[in-house]
Amino acid sequence: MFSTTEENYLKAIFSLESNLGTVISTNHIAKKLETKASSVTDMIKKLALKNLLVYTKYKGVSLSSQGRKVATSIVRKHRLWETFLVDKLGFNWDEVHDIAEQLEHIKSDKLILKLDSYLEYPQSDPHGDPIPDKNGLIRKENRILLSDSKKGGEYRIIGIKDSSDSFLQYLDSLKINIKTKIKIVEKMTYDNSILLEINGVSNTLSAKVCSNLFV
Amino acid sequence: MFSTTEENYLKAIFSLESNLGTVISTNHIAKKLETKASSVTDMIKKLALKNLLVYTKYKGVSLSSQGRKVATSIVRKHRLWETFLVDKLGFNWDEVHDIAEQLEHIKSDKLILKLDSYLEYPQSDPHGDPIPDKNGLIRKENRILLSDSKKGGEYRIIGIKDSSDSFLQYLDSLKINIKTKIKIVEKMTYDNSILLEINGVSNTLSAKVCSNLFV
DNA sequence: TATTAAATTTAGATTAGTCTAAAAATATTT
DNA sequence: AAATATTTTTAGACTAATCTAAATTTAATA
Repeated sequence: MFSTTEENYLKAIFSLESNLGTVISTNHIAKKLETKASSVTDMIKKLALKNLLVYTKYKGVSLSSQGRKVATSIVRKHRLWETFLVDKLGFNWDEVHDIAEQLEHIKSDKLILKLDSYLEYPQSDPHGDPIPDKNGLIRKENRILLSDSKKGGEYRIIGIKDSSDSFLQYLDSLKINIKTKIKIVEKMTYDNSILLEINGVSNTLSAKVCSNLFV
Repeated sequence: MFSTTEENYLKAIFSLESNLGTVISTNHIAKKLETKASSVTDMIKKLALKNLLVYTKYKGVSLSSQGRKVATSIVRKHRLWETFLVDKLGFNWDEVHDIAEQLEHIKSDKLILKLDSYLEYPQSDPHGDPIPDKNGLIRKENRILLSDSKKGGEYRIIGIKDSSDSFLQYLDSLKINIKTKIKIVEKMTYDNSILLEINGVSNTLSAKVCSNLFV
């Protein structure tokens, strides 16, 4: 059907569209995929020819509904596999990304159906990201950044914005996880750091950390 | 490390060596991999350069210990994944080959360690084939073909020689599985078919079937 | 608005893996 | 042992994906 490379381009463009909400430029894609702009031009021409995206020379691309369908199916597979790796095989949440990058390209619809059922139809992956359903529909999240939380409020961590290994490991060291309950004790206007209580223990999180956690 | 194609060549050569016990010719490999002899020549040159096999022009190849190590690790992965698909995801044994062909090339040592442990260190895959251990060691099987069984003997099916979908489906229809107990009632000298009892029910298996079942 | 800077595309080359057709080596048969 | 058949290798071409360097287009700035 589609090559691994094609799938990776579609996934990257989907992710960029979700984050930027605009037409996506050649350079955006090149940066995201750590490749050269000229390679991107070649590939988007090919994908446009297959009607997976709409491409206007010098103006960038946007996914067609077909392209979006392929992209979300890859995202779905990626997140289901991550869930499998953490929930069933006992991987830590900072170890699964690279393996899921490979597993997401395995071609078998039945496999994904069965995996989904085996995992009991999870709604989100180990980083709190929603898992698209069979039709590519992604549940709208009712979530805000921790940095936008209110003093005195009680929240639960439900998602991680920056899923880099180092950030995940840092969260581990703070004993912060998906589903961790927190209470906002004070919001420091000076440096936008937040004083909060985690499992009864007080702690201060920097502005940077707070803008990468969804509650 | 190695490309999927390289791994498939090594696996094919390993399988041929196991079955034939000889030096493997270019044509053997081409037939096995459904490719052209000229493609095989190119690839074996490349693998020889990497010291994965010993190649003498016009004379064929044999795996080096390094090459055998890679090959058995692929076989190990393939059989572990097949076990996972059948035991955990509930696939039928005739559905898993193609998916395992893809999964076997996923690169992560830790993944295989964890999968092995999750499956509780299985000794053989759903077709009764032994799963090589971490060091590539394959348990020697004490098995014979059903066609070499003795009249009156009681056996247990422990392996399938021809693992084609159609044969596996045929076995399903006969309710024959790995671990099925059978009793040899009569061996017909006329056509080498065997009259036997499966779960108390009498049945006749053709010579062809009997020479593709290990007991 | 003219000029410079940045982004994008094109042209041409490279690598991995494959193929066809021809050449060379080995095996088989008469 | 010579002739024929088969197997194997070589030579040259193709595709997918990538790259560099040059050309072109668009955007920014003086």
